[in-house]
Order: sequence, then C-alpha cells, then structure tokens
Amino acid sequence: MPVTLKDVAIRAGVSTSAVSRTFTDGASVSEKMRQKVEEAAEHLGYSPNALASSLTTGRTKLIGLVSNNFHNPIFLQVFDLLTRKLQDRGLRPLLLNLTGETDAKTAVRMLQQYSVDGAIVSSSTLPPEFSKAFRDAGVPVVNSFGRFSTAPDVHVVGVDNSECGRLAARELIRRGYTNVAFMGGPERATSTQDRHRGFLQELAKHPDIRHSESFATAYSFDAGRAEMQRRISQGNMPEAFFCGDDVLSIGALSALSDAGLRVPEDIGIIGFNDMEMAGWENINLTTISQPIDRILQSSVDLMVSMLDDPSSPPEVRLFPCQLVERGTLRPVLDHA
Amino acid sequence: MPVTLKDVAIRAGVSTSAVSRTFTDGASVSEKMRQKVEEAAEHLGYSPNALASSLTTGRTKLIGLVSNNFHNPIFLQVFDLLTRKLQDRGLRPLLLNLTGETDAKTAVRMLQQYSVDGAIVSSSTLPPEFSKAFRDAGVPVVNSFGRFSTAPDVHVVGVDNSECGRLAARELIRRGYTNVAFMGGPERATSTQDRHRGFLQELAKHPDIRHSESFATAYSFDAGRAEMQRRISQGNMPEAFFCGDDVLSIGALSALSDAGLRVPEDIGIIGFNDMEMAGWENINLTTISQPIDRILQSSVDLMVSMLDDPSSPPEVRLFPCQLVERGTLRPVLDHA
DNA sequence: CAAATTTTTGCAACCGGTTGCAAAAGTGGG
DNA sequence: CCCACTTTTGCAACCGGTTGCAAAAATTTG
Repeated sequence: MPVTLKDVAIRAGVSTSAVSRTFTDGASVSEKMRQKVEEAAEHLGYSPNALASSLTTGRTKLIGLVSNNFHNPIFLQVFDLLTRKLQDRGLRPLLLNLTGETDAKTAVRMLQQYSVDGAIVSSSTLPPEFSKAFRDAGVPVVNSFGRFSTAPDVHVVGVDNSECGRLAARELIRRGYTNVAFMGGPERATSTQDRHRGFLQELAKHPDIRHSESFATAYSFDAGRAEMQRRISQGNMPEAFFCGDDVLSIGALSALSDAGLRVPEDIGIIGFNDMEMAGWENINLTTISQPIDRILQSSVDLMVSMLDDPSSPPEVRLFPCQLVERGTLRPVLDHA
Repeated sequence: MPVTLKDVAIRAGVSTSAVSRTFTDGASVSEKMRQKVEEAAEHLGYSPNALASSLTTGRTKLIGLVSNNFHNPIFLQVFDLLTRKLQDRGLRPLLLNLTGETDAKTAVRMLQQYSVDGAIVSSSTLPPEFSKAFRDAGVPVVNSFGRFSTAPDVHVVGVDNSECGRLAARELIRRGYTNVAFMGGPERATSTQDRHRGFLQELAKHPDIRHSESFATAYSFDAGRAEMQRRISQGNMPEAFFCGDDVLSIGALSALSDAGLRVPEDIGIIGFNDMEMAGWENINLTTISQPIDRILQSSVDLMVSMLDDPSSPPEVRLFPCQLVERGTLRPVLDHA
C-alpha cells in the first residue's frame, strides 16, 4: 500500500540508489536527476521509511523518554517541552512509563528493541543506577532532574537539590523562624534525600534553631495533606515547613486550613518547583523554582551532541534555583 | 555492537531461520532446537530487533499518540493511563505533540515515516478532520475525547458533550438558579461548542430562565480567571456558571474570591472533568466527571481490535458523565 | 580533440530480520 | 524393514532502504 523507494525509481526511470541519494543530503546527485526524482516522488506521495533506513544507517532518530512521574503536574510541562524540543531537532520521543516494578534491565531492553538512538531519563526519584543501566547497554543517556555526582557515570542535568535545601533553610532563618521542619516526599527518592541533607547542613550552622522532619509517602496532594494532618494531630508544631514539592505544599495547606490554622500567620510554608498552580491567586505559594525550560533545553542539546560524538565524557550541568516570594511565609522581621 | 540473530545462529550452530522461529510464537520448532537456541540467546544477551522484523511482518507495534492538550493537568492522567495500557498490550507509544501550526497532513506523515500500526488522537479540541486524515492515509485511528457523529468516519470514544451540557443545565435549574451562564473554552474547540449547544438545548425548555455566555481563550487557569474578571467588571452577573473545564472553573473561582464574591453564597460554579484538584479540600469544586479510565481502556481495546481486523466499521463509544456534588453550588431549595 | 579529472550513476551487497518452499528427519503402520 | 505421512530444518528471496565500488558521463586541461 505505501509508496516505496522502488516505486519512485520506476516512475522516474532511474535506479533506486539515485532516489535514495536525492533524499540523503550530502549525496552526489545532478540537478537534472533531482528534478526527475522529486517530481516522481511528489506525484506518488512518497516519504521515506525511517525504520528501513535505520537498518543501514544505524540511526532511528527515536529517543526514549523514560519517566515514572506521572502524578506530579509539573511533568506535564516537562513532557510538553521535551517532546517539542525533540521534535524541533527531528527526533521522535518514544515514551516509557515506568510502573512500580519495572526494573532497569527491562526498561533498557524495551527501548533497545526499538533501537532508540538515546534515552532521556526524566525523574527526580529514580536512583542513578537506572540511567547507568542504559549507558552500560551502550545507549546514550541523559538524566534530567536526577542526582549528580562529582564523578558522573552519565550526563546529568538539573539542579543541586541540596543547595535548594540550604536555600530554603536560609530563607526560613532570614524570616526569623526558630522552629522549622522539613517535609519531604518518599524517603527513598533521591531528590528528597538531597534536599533534606542541604536543609540540615544549613541548620547545622544555627544550633539555636529547632527542627524536625517528616516524609510523605509520595509526591502528591493527598500524601502532603495526610502527612500534615498527622503532624497537626501529633501536636508540637513547628513555625514553618519546607515542603519538598509544591503539590505536597498544597496538600499541606489544605490540611492546615481544615485545622483552622492560618498561613502565614500561624504556620509558614515554602514549597519547591513553582508549578503553575503555585502562582494561582487562591494558593499563592512561596516556593523555589527550578528553571525547567533551561534544564530540558540543555538535556536535549546534550543528547544531540552525544549522537554526534558518543564518546564525550559525562557532564554535570546544574542550574540555579530561585526563590519565588509569594504569600505563605511571614515577612522578614524588622530590626529597626 | 548489539547481538544479532546471526550471532545467535552461529553460536547455536543452526540456521538463522531456526532462531527466528524460536522467537516467533506459533512457528514450528522442536524442543531440542528451542533449547539450543535459547541457551545461545541467553548467553549472548540477544533480544530481537523489532524494527528489522517490522520490515517483513508489516507490524511495528508502535502506536502514535497524538495530542495538543499539554496544558490541562487532566492530560497527565491521560498519558499515564494510555501509555500503561498500551505497554500492557505490548505496544509502544510514539508521542506526537501538535503545536499550533502542525497540520493534519504533516502529522500523518510524521507518524507514517515510522510505520506506526495505528494512532490514538487524544484531544477534545481538534476537529474530526484531523483523525480522518489518518484514516485516509490508511492508518488505523481511534479518536479519544473527540466529537462523534452518527455516521462516524473513524472510531470515536468519549462522552456526549452536549449531553453533559444538558446535565449541567438541569443541575443548575434543579438548584433553583434562574439566571445562569455558560463559560466555555476556546470557541473553536469542538468540546466547547458541543457543551454549549447542550446547555442551550436544555435551557430552551425553560424560557423563564435567563442566560448568557462567554468564552475563555484557552482551557487554562489564567484564561478562566481573566474571563471571569471581565464578566465581573462588566457587571450584570448571573447567579451561576457552568464552566467548560475544571481548570477554567478554578481560575474563575480565584477571580471571584479576589472580587470579594463568595461561592456558593453569591455565585455558583459547576465545572467539568473532575480533575484530581477539584476534590482538594481548598477547592472543593462541584463538577461533572467523565470516566477517563473506561474511555482510555475502550480506546486501547478498539485499537487492538483494529490491528487484528482493520476493516471493522467505525464505531462510536460513549460513556455517561456523572455529577460530582461538592461545595460550589447552593443546596437544592426546599419546597415544603 | 584526446587525455586526464571530476562528477554522476547503477550494480550489487548488505542492514536484521521473516517466510514459502522443498529437502531432511522423524513417526507410525503394515 | 520399507513406505507413506508428518514434522522440523535450511535455503534463498524478500522487506525498504543505504552505500562502496567501478563504469559511464560530464567537465577540465593541455
């Protein structure tokens, strides 16, 4: 049914190689030949089969998009940007949705079967071993939003989560809070661990400030709400929380408001991510933003450069996070 | 670098056909042969190249996922479910993110180059012509969340949007509102048009009820907020709004609260979609839910059945929507 | 204008598999 | 044990392209 290279060759009265060459840039074809072929192709509505050609060129232009964060609204934006940026480069995203049990080996195989040219592992919760499995299988990989190390196995693009933890702590301190808490996502998520570590590092410089911590079972509204309810019922509340994600913060806010606690008068909240919703006037969350667009642009750039030169050594690209001041922390104390 | 069929054949000391047959179910292979091949494959870490085989079988097991709704949080859930359900069937989703200008023909070609076995067009705003382009190109297609017709060109799975409009109108009437408004998304989105039409149909039965309408420029928080602000500044407010989407409703709620209008005391709001957020305690939106899971399950089922029998006639599968009562409409009037 | 170069073209092998067909091997019956 | 029949196996062609190589055509040079 579909038009093949051969059909075009016959109609144009030339060899198949000639047709192939007209569609391969950089190949040697005379102007006359190109004309003939193009008119035939046009007339037949031919477009080359990317998979067949991949067989000889070794390039599919398919990029595996690996993620497990299908519950955090921020990832809709991630998918939007990532797919767009890939499309702009002539690459096609093949989606891989990791469900709880999929292990790294299976994931790699699932993409290898389709000979993807590379994989972008996009998740703030997967352990680094995951991306490493791709590299070990010879699949060029970029880990976006992942944990970095000083001697990286693979390209990592994202933010320094522990620096974000420090930033949050500094901000709480600056606002004059003296009893603060960290509320993370799942304890095993690398982003939770790193933000927590940074938070503690900064507090270590201020031994007078009391602090505590708790962990929600997931990066989700319900989990944040549940954990905050637990804290409230337990009593002994801190003055402010650093929540490891906006969606968690919003859940927490809802629990606070149910309990009749006012924000920021009674309790302060600072979130993380600056998701669209955080700016909505009825939420108005003070938070820390990561430059998602730049992170993804950089991820795609890195991927493209690996395709050209697979031997480039693993690189870590970190972008600064920024405080977004809104209405859920009390104002800085005036020391006049 | 990667292990090929031939490598396995050599190691097992058999023909390539034999190896191919061991990996093709339904093929004739003796137990002894299978053993030999499997041990060789295992040892070499072989897994068949899906693209190479597609060349002869004509099956890639790739399904194009076509959408343009990358801003409505509900679509994160759609992608999550859809990719999962496809993966369960051994199919792989190839994502196509339609940006404003991509026309149907380009979209089709982008997927045809990768010989997708089928395409799921998932959008509540695209005109039916879009899916038709796939069908015309011979690509099996299911349109999820799309507009249906009584003589469908392609499979359509979703809800009857105009029935949803009627449902919303009936509910507002039941609550005793006598001056209501429709607030849709973009006027050209099919879902906006259909919900609006149903809304008006129901109201036509109640000539005593006053009504008006307005349209937001997009299905987004900001657009909903802006449109509501416009309505407020314009004065002459209705008692209640049916918003064509939850995210629009939430934007509207924020504008109302800024203006000092209380919900549901001063103004009632009923949304559409029942996105996760609608149930959050600080939003608590009365809305209409569509059974997303069933719609997607049905879409995937339909796709799978088309792959077996491409000639099956186009089918329309509609699922009922349901009212979800929360806190943004006033209670039913007691007529004691 | 012939010879030397350069460019364009087609042939044929190949990418990694699948599959129709016929030969080889296995099975059962007499 | 031979023969007819069924199952298993390998050969070779093919899927839709690409590409090295050498022949053919076009261009430049002397």
